[in-house]
Amino acid sequence: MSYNPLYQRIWKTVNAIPVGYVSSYGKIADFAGLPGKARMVGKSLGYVPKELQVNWHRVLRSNGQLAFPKGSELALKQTGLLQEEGVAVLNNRVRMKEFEWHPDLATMLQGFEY
DNA sequence: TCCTTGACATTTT
DNA sequence: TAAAATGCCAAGG
Repeated sequence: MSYNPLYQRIWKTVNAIPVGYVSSYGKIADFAGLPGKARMVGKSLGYVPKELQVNWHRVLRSNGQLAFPKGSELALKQTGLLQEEGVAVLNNRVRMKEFEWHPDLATMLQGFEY
């Protein structure tokens, strides 16, 4: 079931992250109305149709670390994209204290009401 | 059922 | 002390 309304909601929530900010899988899951389903978010990002544009590179782990191994090319790509957007990435790690996305209520409601 | 992926806790620097 | 790295556990496809 790759074409699931839940997935679309997750992708929508991910795309709601503004440039220059990042969020965690857990937060995305929460914002998407799927508390505790962070793994589903990670899986869904892997099932995103290539024709859709999803800001997967703005989604990190709860502790700010990238979800890919440091040597992975995806990780390097993600790092590059984030840095281009103004997010400092050091050792596959992002300062959540500085770059964590603080969504407003309206944004969250958009995800819930989708 | 097994594999992949994220969170949380603990330990190290 | 605080921040970062590693390991273990749980959930979903």
